[in-house]
Amino acid sequence: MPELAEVEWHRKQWNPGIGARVQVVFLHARKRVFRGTNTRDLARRITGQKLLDSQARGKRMLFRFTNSNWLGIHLGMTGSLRIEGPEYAPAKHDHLVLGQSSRSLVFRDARQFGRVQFHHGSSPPSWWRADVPEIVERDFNRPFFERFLSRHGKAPIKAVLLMQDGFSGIGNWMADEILWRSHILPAKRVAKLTSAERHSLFLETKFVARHSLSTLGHDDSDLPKSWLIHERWSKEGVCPKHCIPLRRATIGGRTTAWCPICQR
DNA sequence: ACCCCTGTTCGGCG
DNA sequence: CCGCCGAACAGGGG
Repeated sequence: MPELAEVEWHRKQWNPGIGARVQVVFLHARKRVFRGTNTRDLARRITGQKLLDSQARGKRMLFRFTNSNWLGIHLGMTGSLRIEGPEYAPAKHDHLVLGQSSRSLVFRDARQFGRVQFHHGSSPPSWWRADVPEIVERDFNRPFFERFLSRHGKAPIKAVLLMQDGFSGIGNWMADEILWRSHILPAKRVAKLTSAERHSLFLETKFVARHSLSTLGHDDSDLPKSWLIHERWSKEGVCPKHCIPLRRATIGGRTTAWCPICQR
């Protein structure tokens, strides 16, 4: 599920727990989502602490607790955050449950491409890097964008849009949406893009990110009917503009859909 | 049964 | 050394 705006939606699911104490921590310590994380430390230190606030950066989230405790969460492919009632008994894929007196904060992830990290310290963890600009912020600007593209001239543009170091929070469907709106073939090598194409790509990247953040709920149903996303999964998917079948291929390691008329 | 998958990392190779 | 690409991770759903 999770790209930029969906991540933001999931982050807010835990908001009801802000200001409340975590009374008990359930986790499946040997699960892959905890790779590299000291789960004993996590459970011991988070227990008894209040959730203070949270933030999202690209596809990552950071939850802050009292007494200098931090929880990082990445949703991977199938992760989700939700609220259950107090004393909720974790189901099979509920790898982390923070039990509060009035509710439980649940992290579920069937495929476990997601990740939970823990940090204890007065300042934010080192893995919470701040050096990649958010797409919707001022510092994601033309110079940054051009510099990043120039470093990946040989890669297909689709693959570059998926690189989190440059396009923070962009995932598979957003990349296809951006390329469709920009009239650029996904397989086109970055060095071959014209300056007009790069200009368009920059504007559409901002547009898709902004518009998604302002409208998106937990799935794509709130996005405009005219967007490509509603067509890209079904075999019969057509270009919203030309009503002709979409082309499909694996580019940058991901299934990619595009319109042969819009994009050439 | 078989094939697909909104993500990231790692090893191989050019 | 740089950077691209496919495989691997793990499980559910069509």
